[in-house]
This record gives sequence, C-alpha cells and structure tokens, in this order.
Amino acid sequence: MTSRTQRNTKAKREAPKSLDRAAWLMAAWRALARSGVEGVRVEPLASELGVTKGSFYWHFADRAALLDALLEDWERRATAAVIDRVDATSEDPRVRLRELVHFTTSVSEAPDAEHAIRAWGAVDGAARKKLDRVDARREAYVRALLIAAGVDEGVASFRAHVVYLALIGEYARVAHGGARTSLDAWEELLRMTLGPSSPRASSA
Amino acid sequence: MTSRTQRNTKAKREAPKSLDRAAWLMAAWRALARSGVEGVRVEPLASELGVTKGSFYWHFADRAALLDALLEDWERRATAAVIDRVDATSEDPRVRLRELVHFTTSVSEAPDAEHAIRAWGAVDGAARKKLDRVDARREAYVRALLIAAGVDEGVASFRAHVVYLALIGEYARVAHGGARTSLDAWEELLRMTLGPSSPRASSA
DNA sequence: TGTGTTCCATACGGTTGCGTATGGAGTTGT
DNA sequence: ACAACTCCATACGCAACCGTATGGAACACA
Repeated sequence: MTSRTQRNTKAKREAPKSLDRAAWLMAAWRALARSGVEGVRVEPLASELGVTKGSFYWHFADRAALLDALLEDWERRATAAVIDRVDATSEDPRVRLRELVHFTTSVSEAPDAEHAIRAWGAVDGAARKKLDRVDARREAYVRALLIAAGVDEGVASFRAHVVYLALIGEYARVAHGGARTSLDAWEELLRMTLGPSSPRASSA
Repeated sequence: MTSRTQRNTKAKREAPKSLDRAAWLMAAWRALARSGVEGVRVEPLASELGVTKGSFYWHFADRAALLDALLEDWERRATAAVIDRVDATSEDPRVRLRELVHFTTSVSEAPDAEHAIRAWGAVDGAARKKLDRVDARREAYVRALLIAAGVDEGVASFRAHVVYLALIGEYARVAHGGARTSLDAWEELLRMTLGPSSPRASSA
C-alpha cells in the first residue's frame, strides 16, 4: 500500500506484461488437481495470484468460461500430444505400447488432473462429452497398436479396452494418494495383452 | 398448511415413525452419486426430504458427521458384503472370480457411488484412508482367488492388481455415463488372467 | 501534455449454505 | 391431566462466492 507503481515493473522478470489468461489457466489447473472442479473458484484464485477478481473478469466472461478453457486445454494435451510423443519413440508397436503405458503412468502431475476431470465428468455434461471423445480416441489408438503388434482383431478390441480401463484405474488410484503400480505389474499386463489368444475362445 | 396433524400419520405406510438417520443417509447417498461430495449439502437434502434443517441437526452433529457416516456405511457394503456374497456362489475360485467381476460390474448404483468416493478421496484425508483400506482388502481377495485358481504366486500379485485397476477404471467410466464394458471383454480379461504365465518371464 | 487503451482495485448487491437458538406440536408414560 | 421426551419449524447471524459497476493507475502514442 506504500506505493503501487511497480505492480508490473518486476512481477516477473521475463514477462513484465501483467497477468494474462495463461496465468489464470495455470492457477486453475493447480486448483483443479488439488481440489477438483469445486475447488477452482474465482476469488481464491485471485488471492493466490496476488490480484483481485477485477483481473479475472477482464480476461474471462465468467467462471464457466474458465472451466471451458480448462476442458479445451486438456483435450489437446491429453490426446494429440501424448500420441505424437509415443509415435516418435519407435516404429515397433510393442515398444510404442510400452512407452505409452510408461509415459502416461510416469508424468506425475497428470493423474491428479485426469482424475479430477473424470470426477468432473460424472457431474457435468460438457466435461462428460470431452471425456468420451478423449477416451474413444485413446482406446482406438491402443487397439491399433495391438493389431499392429499382431493381436487378433477379434480380441484386440477387448484387450485394448481392458488396458485402457487399467490406465484409468491407475489415474484414480494415484490421484488419491495410492502407490503407483509397479513396472513389473505393467509388464505383466503387456505380456498377457500381447500374448496369443487363449485356447478356447468361447467357453460359455 | 391446512392441517399439520398428519405429518407422520401417513408419511410411510410401514414406517409411521418420523424421519431417522437412515433416511438422511439414503438421501445423502443419492446426492453423493449424483453430484459428488460437494453435492451433499444439508439444506438441499432437507428440502428433498420435505423437512427443514431442524431435522438434520437433530440426527447429526453437523455435515461432517453425515459424511463420516457415509464413509462408514460404504466400507461395510463395499468389502464384507461383496465378499460374502461372492463366497456364497461356489467353491471354485474361477467361478468366484467371474461372479465378483460380474457382480461388481452389474450393480447399477455402485459405480456412481464408488467413483464419487474415489473423487472424494482425492480431496479429503478421511476418505483417502477408507479407500486405501478397502482397496487393499479387495485386491488381496482377488489375489487369493487367483492363487486358489492355480496362478503362480509370483505373477498373481501383478495380475490381481491389474484386474483391480480395471475394475476401478470401469467404475470411473460408468460413473460419467460411459458404456459398460461388455461381458466379452471381461471374459477376455479373465482368460488372460487365469491363463498360464507367459513364456518368457523376463524379456527386458 | 492530452487521449485512448489495457489491466486491475474497490465497493456493492445477491445467493447459498452452515450452524445455533428456541419454541412448539405430538407422543408416551403415570 | 401433567410432565417428559422426541422430532421438527422458524428465525438469525455469519461466511464464502458470484457477477457487476465504476474509477483509476500505468503505458503507448501522437
């Protein structure tokens, strides 16, 4: 309150420009990962950022606009980004599959955000739609990898689904503080998944 | 407002006694499944039940007490109850395992509640503790079934973990409106899981 | 030095929900 | 009938947020 002349002057060394949408988005991500959708509130975020609501309502129409932005941001980073990265590792689908599992499993901030969005999707329609799209895309990718690895097309869908369910489950467990699944367990899953189709396909 | 003499007289045919804890608990479950922890609020529940807060604060100390009661209730129903039921179906561990999957998968109200509690556990410490206990117990049960079914003890832990992850994933997907995974997919998982250990145990 | 634009502070009204205090209507026992 | 007990209604005070309205400080630019 002594002098308010330097609000911007040294707030950030490299970005002397004042707060922008991105800063609000990042803060929103932290809040989302920490406390779920209900935790991303305008005024708390403002005080965390050291400003007031006035700033928020300059960059966003309202709280819903911020939540929409979160969803859009997530859709990008949760599909194309991951797939591109995995595709860049190797041509071998088995290697790619392993990399996919290890990567999505090792990024330490991802589970919280992902799980928060899943919980959000259970309550909100917009989040639900995004989730369904992302799920479909990722599962299809896993399925394609399995088929490329020589798994029968018939069982590939089932196995891809199961693998993907396990990944979702891992996100959920890690999100509430559970221990991460060991690499050995993932390897076992991949062995079972990439293995030959079981003897009797229909046992009734 | 005409006459308030019959509040109880015909509220419920069989239970003329007025509202009790159980009624509040059920309403809380519905709210939890529908909107998550943040959705279970005293005043909305009251108006849903056709009473006022006065009733609630008679049966419960505060909102936290209601949430605790939910957690306790869930721990009972999510472990012992399920295991007892599964154990009652057969002696064959394979049949039991199948029954476990089909049962936990088919109870249509369970996924919403389970997922809501998982989301809750990501935010709250008490819920987290309950979750960890329940997870450990259920996973140990699956592991025991696998071993009883002849799976090597070495891989049984890994496979039990994977199966359990898939179940959690299923809860998550169903909770936000996703389609239930087909029985065929579950059967495929069981086939892989109950099958022999893969050829090369260490491929590096 | 004026003028416009960008970004934020301040202040306000309104809603929702928590917890408490208190009384009162029914019911039960005697 | 009277007292005691059970269960709920009513009415407050309080806090957290949302969204809006409005002014002002800093900066650019001419």
